[in-house]
Amino acid sequence: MAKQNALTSLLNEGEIKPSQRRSLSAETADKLRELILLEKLPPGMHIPERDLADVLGISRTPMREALRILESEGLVDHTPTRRSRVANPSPEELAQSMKVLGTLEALGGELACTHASESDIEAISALNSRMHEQSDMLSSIDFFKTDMDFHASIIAAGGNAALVDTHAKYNARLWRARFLSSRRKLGRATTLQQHQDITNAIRNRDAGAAADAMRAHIETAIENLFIDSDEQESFE
Amino acid sequence: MAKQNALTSLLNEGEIKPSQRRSLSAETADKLRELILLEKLPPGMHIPERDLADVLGISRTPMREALRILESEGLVDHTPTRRSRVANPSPEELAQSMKVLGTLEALGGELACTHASESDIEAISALNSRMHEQSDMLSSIDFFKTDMDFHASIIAAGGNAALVDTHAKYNARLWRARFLSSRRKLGRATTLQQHQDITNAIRNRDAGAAADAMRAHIETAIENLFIDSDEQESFE
DNA sequence: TTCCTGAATTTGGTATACCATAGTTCCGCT
DNA sequence: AGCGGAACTATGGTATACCAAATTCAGGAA
Repeated sequence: MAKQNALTSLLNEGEIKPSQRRSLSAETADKLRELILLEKLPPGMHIPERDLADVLGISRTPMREALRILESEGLVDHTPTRRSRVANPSPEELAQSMKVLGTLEALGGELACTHASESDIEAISALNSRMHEQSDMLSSIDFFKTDMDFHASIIAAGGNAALVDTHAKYNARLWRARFLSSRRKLGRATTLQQHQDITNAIRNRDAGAAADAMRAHIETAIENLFIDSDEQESFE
Repeated sequence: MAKQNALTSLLNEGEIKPSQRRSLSAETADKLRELILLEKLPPGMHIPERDLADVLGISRTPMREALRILESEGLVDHTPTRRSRVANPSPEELAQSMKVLGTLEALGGELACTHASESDIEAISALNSRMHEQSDMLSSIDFFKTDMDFHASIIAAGGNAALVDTHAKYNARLWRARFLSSRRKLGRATTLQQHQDITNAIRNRDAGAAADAMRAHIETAIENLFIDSDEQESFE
């Protein structure tokens, strides 16, 4: 197929770095993830791999692999008869995942205290400061992204590859729910205070305090989750 | 709505078998997992998917999917150029995964205290008793399997699907290392005592104690891991 | 109309073919 | 003999074809 040639050369032209070549599957997983988070693919929707592959101009093989990736992240699940669909977790299920995420983050905070370099801590602190200073200016999405970066940088500072990996998966799974929760600005002051507590604990390298602060922070997020789900109307 | 009647009765009739049809990919993943754990596929070995698929008499497609599954479990990884190989984690990496596992199990113990049914607790208790009574009789592998069942039943009793899932993956990843550690019988008495502590805490539904006991248990396992890795010789 | 039945269609699972790049071998030049 | 590079091979990524199970749909009997 001539299309393949064109695509390949396009990729080669666009990317100066051949060593960084990404596969169509990964590319597609990214696209699908975005489509799901933006609700272009709404929760519960069936995903016929053939059709969706056609729409994206790829074959079923990479589409299947992409679906596998999203499935491992919990963004896609399948019926008993294997038909894929966009995950539509109940608030209870989300809370369960959040519970695990909270545990993972508590460990991350703990590890960060013993393992983080000074510059790691500076980076964490900088993200914390940014959120405080720009709380009023940043759009929902930017505020939220900074929030996510803050958490991720703490986990990364722990230096535990397995934790980083698993944390990233839970983050992907919960991204949308947390974003919806965040945009309502419920207790943004509380959020900022908790971030400050976390930052302080890590600065002091007080592992116990950091773990507790992380846990408490996610616990609050779980509560907000349920508050939101009651009044799910006022949508953009 | 009334239309459902016929469908329901059909389902009830066919209920004999909940459609246990497994895919070749899953089947293959199981086979590979066993081959890896038995070291028929030794750590670090390259896995050319074509060749291995031929050996097993299947095509590359399900083989690739199986490799993806094992990769998500951490039993397989790949070189920068995408060649699959059997994972060969360093003791440090194993310890990192164990650290996460310990955190997950601590959460599991906690959840079990609040969520387990009485019969869940009986099942856990029974496995604990079995290990105590048959400690001297059971072969390494049987003792170990009971050990794994004990842990899994606690996690399951927590009723958190996400936790069960993630725990299972970490278990798969660490199965071999833990088995090697277990077979050396280092501090089997300690193991049994810790299991007893865990069981007691859950019986008393003391969440904090259960979490601590689980964490301590895995902490011990991490230590044994390092002891083992020093004298890795007496094999098979 | 309601419900069953079976044909037509959809859909996921598997096999196979082809391509591009990574990895190897080996030859010719210095 | 040592080195560089040109063929050659191995290997993973992608596309396509085919099949069996699942789902849908239409027609007919009660």
